[in-house]
Amino acid sequence: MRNRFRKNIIVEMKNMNIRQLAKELGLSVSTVSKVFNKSHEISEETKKRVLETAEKMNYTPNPYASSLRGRKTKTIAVVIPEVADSFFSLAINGIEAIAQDKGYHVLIYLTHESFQKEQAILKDFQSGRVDGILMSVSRETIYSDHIKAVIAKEIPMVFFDRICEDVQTARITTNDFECGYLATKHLAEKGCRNIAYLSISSSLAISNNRMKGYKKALLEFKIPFEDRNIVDCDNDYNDNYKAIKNLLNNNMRPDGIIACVEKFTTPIYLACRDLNLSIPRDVKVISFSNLEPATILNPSLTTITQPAFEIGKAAATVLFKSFEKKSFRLELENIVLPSTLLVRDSTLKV
Amino acid sequence: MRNRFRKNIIVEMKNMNIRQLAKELGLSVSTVSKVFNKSHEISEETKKRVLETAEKMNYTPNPYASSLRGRKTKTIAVVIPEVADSFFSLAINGIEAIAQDKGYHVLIYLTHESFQKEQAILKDFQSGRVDGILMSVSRETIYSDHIKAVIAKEIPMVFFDRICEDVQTARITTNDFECGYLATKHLAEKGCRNIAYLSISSSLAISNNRMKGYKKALLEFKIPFEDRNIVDCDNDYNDNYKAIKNLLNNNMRPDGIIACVEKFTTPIYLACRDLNLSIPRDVKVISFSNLEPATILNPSLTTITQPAFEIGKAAATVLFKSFEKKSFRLELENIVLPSTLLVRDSTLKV
DNA sequence: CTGAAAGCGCTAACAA
DNA sequence: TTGTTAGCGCTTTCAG
Repeated sequence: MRNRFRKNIIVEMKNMNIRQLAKELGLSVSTVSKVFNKSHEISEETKKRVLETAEKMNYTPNPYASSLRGRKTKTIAVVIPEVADSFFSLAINGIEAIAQDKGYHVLIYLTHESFQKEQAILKDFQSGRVDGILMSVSRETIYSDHIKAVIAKEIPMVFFDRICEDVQTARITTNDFECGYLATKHLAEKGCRNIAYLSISSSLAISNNRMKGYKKALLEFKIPFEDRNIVDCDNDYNDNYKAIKNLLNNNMRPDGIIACVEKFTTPIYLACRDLNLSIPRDVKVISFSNLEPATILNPSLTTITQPAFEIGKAAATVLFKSFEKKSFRLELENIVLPSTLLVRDSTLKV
Repeated sequence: MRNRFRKNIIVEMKNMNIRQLAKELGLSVSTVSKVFNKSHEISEETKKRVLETAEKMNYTPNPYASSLRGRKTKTIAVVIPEVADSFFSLAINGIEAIAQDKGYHVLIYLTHESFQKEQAILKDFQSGRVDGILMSVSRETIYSDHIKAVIAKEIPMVFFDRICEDVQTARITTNDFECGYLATKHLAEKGCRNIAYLSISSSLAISNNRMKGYKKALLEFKIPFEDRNIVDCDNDYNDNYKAIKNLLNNNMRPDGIIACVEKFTTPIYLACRDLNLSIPRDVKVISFSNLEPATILNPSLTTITQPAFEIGKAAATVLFKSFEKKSFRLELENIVLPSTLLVRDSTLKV
């Protein structure tokens, strides 16, 4: 205890804390604290003096110490299946824009479409690490106990894009059903009569809603629904490539393909190339995608493009609203931002 | 104080803490704490009992309280210019893989290429929010005081891809000089004699090193260096498009283009289309890029592809090593992971 | 307007 | 093997 003072001097630039700063200023700890919390009970003069000295001594309040007392971490979590996907990376942009503006910090967690990882990640949130959660569930997520447990702890949560249907909380999505319908209708109008749908998961609402729209359009155009035309893809690039090649290397092969997510685009194009099938002459292709280079593909790709950035922003905005008003009812928030059909050459009528 | 007990019972499932759990178990807090810290001085039986009750009562230790005592946050920061770029999103994958494995949490910060934002973000790290930092500097970063301040506080930092030359700390990069050389040589061998280089910043080592390689190859092939062939792009899509169009809409127009980063690809292709220039006949194109669909572009794109995932992994690995060994000398780490030239149709000799 | 002191949830000496 | 206790750095009544 005797040489504590010396030690503090030696490392003062490194381990400054509020007590040291207060001592330096000849003020009490609470006065200094109030300055940093913008309290109105401190004189302008003192405020200025404190801030200047803090700057000089390179002092920044320890956020974890304040969160311990104040019970708010100023941190949110974003849980997504994948980051190397333009939908999710654009959504992160939107989230980060809002978070930075509000002075919040963003923890990122990737499930890689694994339910088990998702569980482990959510489990940790029980600890009070974050004030809220933005989440897009994995393709494997069927049970929701891990999500409900987090909500039971009253940690606000907002789903974006991929929701979990049996959890009642805010949902920011796009008009999946309608887009599935529009995509299919578009292909039908271009002359397709044998349309395949590449699903990312049979349990994901996003994928199923798009498929329901697909079925509705089939009905409308009196195109019979065929089981062989629904391909449940998985999470491995090579498996998907093979499944697609299989679908196309067949005398019943489709004359139109709808890809439910962007990552199927490359394997579709490559499979067509390898099988000597021409897009759009032999097969027309449309993909849900936010890929910027869609327009310079060979041929350019018709897409259903989601407002990814806006979805991220909306999700974050709703979450922050729930922080501001304790009475805010997250489960009543259900925002649907429409996607856009961008017609390009991959669905050209030939 | 009188009704505190009652209150605790009511919300016990929500605000469990170690004290409550200890009371429930008839044990002391320290015993419980030791169980969670895998101390060997606790009997198997007690351990089991504690863990089971914790599970039942939904207790998870508050990480910020432990970090306050233990002075480690189990959190790292990743500071990057942009996430909607396949190099950075793949690097994040690599970082996250290591972090998840080590039980660390990843805070993400985007500078959007703004020096000012970068400063503000780093300033916050003075607070002890993170145990370490992985960083790729913005295109605007010339001064490094904000970075040095963080290092002065002894917060370990590792640069990946975009380093800051006057800061001595670990660097994980790719062989930029060599790749600039290889790209240029490749174009020259395909017959180009008027090669443009699209730079992302005149102050970034990454961009300058690639350019130095470019110059070396020019010299080797006796191609005169022309100022008009260096285009300093900026951060706005439309500006870049215009600059590229300008470069090409000119009787001195280049017969080869090297794009220093992936995001120039789309504007190059579109400018060529708009000017009725054929790739590769009129202009050959090569881009530093990790874009998966490079292979299905029209024409397919020749790329210098960086080991993005491995760079992320290596950066995180080095950072964690410095956590484990206090004596670890970060400034001696200088890992160079080589990129690959992938020849495709955009540089075909015609 | 400023200060004293209790305590946020946890860990780590040190005692028992 | 388990328990007591003093903080980690900060905020927040409450008193002055």
